Amino acid sequence: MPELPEVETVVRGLDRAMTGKIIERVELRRENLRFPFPDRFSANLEGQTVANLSRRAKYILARLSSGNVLVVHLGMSGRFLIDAGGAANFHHELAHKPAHDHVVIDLEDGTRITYNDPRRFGYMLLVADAELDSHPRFKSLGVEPLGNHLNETYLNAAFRGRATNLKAVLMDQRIIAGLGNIYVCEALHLSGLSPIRKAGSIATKRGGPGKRIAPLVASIRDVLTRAIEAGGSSLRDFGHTDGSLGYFQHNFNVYDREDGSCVKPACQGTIRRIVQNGRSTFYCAACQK
DNA sequence: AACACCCCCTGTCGGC
DNA sequence: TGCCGACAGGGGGTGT
Repeated sequence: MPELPEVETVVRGLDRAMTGKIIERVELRRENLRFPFPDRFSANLEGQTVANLSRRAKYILARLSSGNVLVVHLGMSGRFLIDAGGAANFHHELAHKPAHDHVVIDLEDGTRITYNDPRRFGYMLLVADAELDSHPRFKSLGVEPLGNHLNETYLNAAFRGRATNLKAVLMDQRIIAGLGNIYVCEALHLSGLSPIRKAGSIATKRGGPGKRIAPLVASIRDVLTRAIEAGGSSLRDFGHTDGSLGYFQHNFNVYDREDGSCVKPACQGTIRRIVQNGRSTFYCAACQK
């Protein structure tokens, strides 16, 4: 489901509901999601105060008074639903199958937070705050695309000498962490770059960064920023923690628009769908070179 | 190291 | 109508 803008939207919803509150009870309705829950997972959450919510790449981080961090990855179909009333009162617009409610978190103030995940590609970890950066899931993560570490110099160096296509390199979380299939397709279209072009072909070997790098960096930042402002993109699964929907999907230029007309001014192209590394890529061959 | 491929799981949709 | 394959916003693991 979720790429960076969707995860950021979920984090903001969880922050409003959880920060400063005490976790009273955690019910696991199965023993695993993608991975088994850690030993004593519920016991290590219960009684803790939530210090703050944040995001790293596509991970949700909830820092606890114990010094541990609850780490959640939503996979493809993970959702959180928050009910301030405590009783089941889901009135959101997406189908909700209680059979896939795998974790129920009750806060001391009566708020109930339910984690629902039909495909169970999501998972939850509990990691000591001091060990987070060296944790196997985090130590190899690349830069945050909206942070200062993503810049032309960094990307030029990361692309230098690489024969891999731009689509795959931008999807690689070890280089930039947080992009996924939608926003890579959109950023490449915005910057006029072909997804099948070799990454190394827009990098310089020495001196300043290649001239096509700056538009790419700007496009990545632009599309992510606008998507966060729109509350993310709602396709099949993604909803906000209050059940409402994001609306950035209405702003897609290429994603899921096969056979549609290119929206770039003066471009007469048609959006094509191809498969790269087993994932769909949408692009306009007329204006993306 | 870098890259390609298969896998995990459930649901949905389109074609026949 | 039903069945069946393709595909879905994730990425881990393994082979070359």
